Amino acid sequence: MLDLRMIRQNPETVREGLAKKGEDAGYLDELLTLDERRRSILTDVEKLKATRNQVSSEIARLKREKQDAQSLLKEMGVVSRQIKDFDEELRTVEREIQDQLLRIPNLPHESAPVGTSEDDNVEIRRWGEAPKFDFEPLPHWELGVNLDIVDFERAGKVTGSRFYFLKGAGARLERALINFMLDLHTGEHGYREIFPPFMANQASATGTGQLPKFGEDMFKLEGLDYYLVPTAEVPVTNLYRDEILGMEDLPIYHVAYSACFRSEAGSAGRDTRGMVRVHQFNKVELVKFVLPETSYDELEKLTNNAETVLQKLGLPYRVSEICTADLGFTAAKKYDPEVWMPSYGRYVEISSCSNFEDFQARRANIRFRRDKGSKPEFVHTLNGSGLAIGRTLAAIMENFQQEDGSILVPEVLRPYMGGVERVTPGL
RNA sequence: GGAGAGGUGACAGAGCGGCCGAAUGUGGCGGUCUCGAAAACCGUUGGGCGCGCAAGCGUCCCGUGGGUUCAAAUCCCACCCUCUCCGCCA
Repeated sequence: MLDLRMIRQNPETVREGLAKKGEDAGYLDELLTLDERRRSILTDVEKLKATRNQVSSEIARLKREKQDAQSLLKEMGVVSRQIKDFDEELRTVEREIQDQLLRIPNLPHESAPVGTSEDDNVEIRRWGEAPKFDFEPLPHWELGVNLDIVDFERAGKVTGSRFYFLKGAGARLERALINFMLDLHTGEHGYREIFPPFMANQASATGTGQLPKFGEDMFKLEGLDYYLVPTAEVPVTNLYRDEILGMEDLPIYHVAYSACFRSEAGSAGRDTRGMVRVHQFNKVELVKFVLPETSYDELEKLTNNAETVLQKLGLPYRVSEICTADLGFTAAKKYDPEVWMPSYGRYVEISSCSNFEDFQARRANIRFRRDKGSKPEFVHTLNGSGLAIGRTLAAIMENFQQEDGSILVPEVLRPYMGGVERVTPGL
């Protein structure tokens, strides 16, 4: 959420920022009109309330002294009705303002490359070499089925499309990846592990920006105020909703494993095969709460933390700096580490590292206090996948496949696999 | 799911419909005392919004949202959460 006072003071800056995101900011005029209306009502009604408070204590005094207060009572009846009318209008106006504010995207950071579509994202670095195969490599959905470690067909029967079972060594690899990543981020990168609820309520989903605009992307439980989390970002960021943190608390680094549930509304027909785009996947997520002045350094570090996972696994990747048009609703700045996926013949997003500045903090009301006695300020929040497990597994299968259809297990995972070096049929 | 109790400031804990943004205690901060510390004593100690260059003024906030009233932490309604007992259960 943007600061209404900031919008009021710099409407042009806001307009320009939104334009860079490809957002038609025509609604700003209406918003500013509502804002003026609100402040005008506020002035009037508060004046009336001041009168009411004053006269009410006068009435109290008269009653105490057993004197007649009839005329004042009558007078206040009128004032009271006026207040009620104003308050009602005020409520309506404020609801409308809030509604609009919650639908305005974050402004891009000045360093984000300006662009009009994802084609304008900028590759800023590349690591590792795409493997050269002297045989015909298979896509992971064929490799997995051949080895009997992934089962899409039965998942279709048991649940539906865009789900899969992992079996045997496939299931174990998934678990190994989760543990490896959690151990790496807690052990070497200084994150504290969180195991969050996999459902969150409406206030939380609003805090991180999924609601009100993107409710269609989430699964909602029927008759309950619960959403299946689309990412651990939701529960973990909302850990500190409506709290004021102390300087000694910051920065906070959390790493959380969660299953992620996405309806993938509107993506029918895309990536229909394989494990790349599914309704449920596992992810290890990094979340940071930091001082505003440090958040861009923190973003670089966060991105590096995600890249370290890929490097340790030996997976070739590149990092894209996301352009203004592709930043999405909440981010001011974003880097996407993308893994090489042989079956796609291109790099595929496997993480997404964002600085939201105070956009989420303002929605979720997460603040900190610099010194005793100073005003609370909003923290900056960041997050990034570290990494998406399902896509990592797919990338491992494809990049490390052997001519005989087996898959080499990256060395760092072997301790988590009971020493297994290669996935072969029957494991 | 059934029965009951309760949600007040950083915490603990009072609070007759008007004198309550709220007693008191603890903690925090500043000070006195002390070589220093402890103790004791004194003072101080929330957030949002609006107006204002500022000092400041006003207003709202006692789980949340409505309502009654000239006036609500205090009365009414709905919802949420916590605790105890019973039932069920991984």
